[in-house]
Amino acid sequence: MSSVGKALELLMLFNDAQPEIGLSQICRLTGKDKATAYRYLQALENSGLVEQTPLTRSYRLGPAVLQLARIREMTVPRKSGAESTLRELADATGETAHVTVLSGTAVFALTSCESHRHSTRVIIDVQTFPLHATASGIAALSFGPEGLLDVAKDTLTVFTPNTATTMKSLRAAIDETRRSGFSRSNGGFESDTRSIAAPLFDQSGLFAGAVSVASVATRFTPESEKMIKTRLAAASRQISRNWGGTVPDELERAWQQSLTPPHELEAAP
Amino acid sequence: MSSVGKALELLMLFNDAQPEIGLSQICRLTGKDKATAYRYLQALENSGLVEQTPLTRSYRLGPAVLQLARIREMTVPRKSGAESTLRELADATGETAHVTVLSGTAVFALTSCESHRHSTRVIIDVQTFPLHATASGIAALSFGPEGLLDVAKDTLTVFTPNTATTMKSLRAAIDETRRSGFSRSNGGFESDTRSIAAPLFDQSGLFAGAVSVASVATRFTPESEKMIKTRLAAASRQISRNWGGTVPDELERAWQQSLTPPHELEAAP
DNA sequence: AAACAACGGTTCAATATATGAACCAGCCGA
DNA sequence: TCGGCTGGTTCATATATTGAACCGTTGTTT
Repeated sequence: MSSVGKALELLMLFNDAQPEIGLSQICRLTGKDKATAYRYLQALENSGLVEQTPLTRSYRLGPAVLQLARIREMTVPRKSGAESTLRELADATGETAHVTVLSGTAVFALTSCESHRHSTRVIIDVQTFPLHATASGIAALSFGPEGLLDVAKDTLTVFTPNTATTMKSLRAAIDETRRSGFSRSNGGFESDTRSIAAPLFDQSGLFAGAVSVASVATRFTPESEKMIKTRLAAASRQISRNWGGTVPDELERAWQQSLTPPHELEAAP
Repeated sequence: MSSVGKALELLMLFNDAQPEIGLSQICRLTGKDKATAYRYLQALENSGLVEQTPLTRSYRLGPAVLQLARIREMTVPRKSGAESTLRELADATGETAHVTVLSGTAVFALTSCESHRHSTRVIIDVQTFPLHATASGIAALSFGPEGLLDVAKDTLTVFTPNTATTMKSLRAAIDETRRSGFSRSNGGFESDTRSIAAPLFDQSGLFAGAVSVASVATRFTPESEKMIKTRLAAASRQISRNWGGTVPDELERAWQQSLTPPHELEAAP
């Protein structure tokens, strides 16, 4: 890996649980040498991406990331284009809702929204969603660019006893997703969590991300599933429109079929 | 410069005017080799800091910057702690107000707010404020850490015919700022612009940034200057409090003196 | 108070890594 | 068809990165 890549790994160490990190701690987390980590941090600090707290001398993200975020938002106002819909989705379903975006071959968390209805909620605090183990990731594999499955093949990490790690089961999940229009993860990433996702499309007409609802497993019933899927389809249409895209007709048909109960199918001509 | 630093320079190329840049354009802007720039962009893309638009193959800031910004805001909610005050300041003065933060030896723009009162406004679209040529920069030199003047000495860029570029004039400006508690720039960075700034302090008790009002020169009168200074002092107190700091007593005294008209001084014992 | 450990930061020889000229392939307009 | 532009790739050269050992400081333990 290039030294640039290694330096950028340091940036990704900062998260909600650990927003300020000392030099030694950074060395421990990355396995890097102290001098190397120090030089990286110097470079990052020179560009304002990190800064040192004057008192503790530990490092935290710097003000430049705010600048960059503002420009990113101006360039691709996807986050703002998804937030209101996501709020409605979380309120309507009573669960935690996520929007992810595909960038290159990785699925990034864009924004999330928790419902206040239940005291138990699903809280997922990651920046990249594994392709093979999350509903959003499987949506990307099912509706995204071709080469994505090869990328997933190389990183079939086991997260829980339920994680599907064979290519056969993964292909089956993709087939089912393409058929029904919804992808799912039954505790394959976080135990006791059931997620359903629908794909999102942008102005290029291609898969751009996914919207998902993560439900606590004990609350998950056939009734809630159908309600969630209905809301997800609506949310997908709305966010895709905000992003300049539309839901493909074939996906609309897939949704319609999988949301129509069998007895109504028989009644139809 | 380290390769990490050079890679991060690429990041800073993206701005409002040019949010998407092609590989060749990046090479032109930086003078770097095509292969080098390409490898840097690959590294930046792998971490999600930039992404490629699928259609034009040009590069833009990626979704990871949003993640980082969220964590930064959570860690140091300075921007949010300054925004409401800045809005009031802009409304009260009828001018454009800025808040800058000192990170290392650079003064970064944190947020700004325009007034809608006049059709002509000062719009400053930079990410770093020069130490020697802006009111915010001179505030940093006057109230910030010791070594800052040495940094400024090395980069006395000329921006307008009014830019003060001698160390003598710069020292005079610093002395006057320490005496009055307000720094100023009379068109030294942008022509026809008069700026006044007051320092900000955070939980460390040290200088943390500045709040400034940029006025169109033709509107600038002794009356408006006094009003602006009064508002600036109030804004500085409020933002410093939001950041966990307080305005030092000696600065309060300096403000009080420079806001008291001479005839009242004579009347006092 | 002395000893100790952990911290951030610095140095310098060894070497792994970045570099860029040249090259390829695809696209567009003339 | 040509020429110029684009994004992307290769490989010998040489430069920038690396990490063990070091220093000074801080705060804790004996």
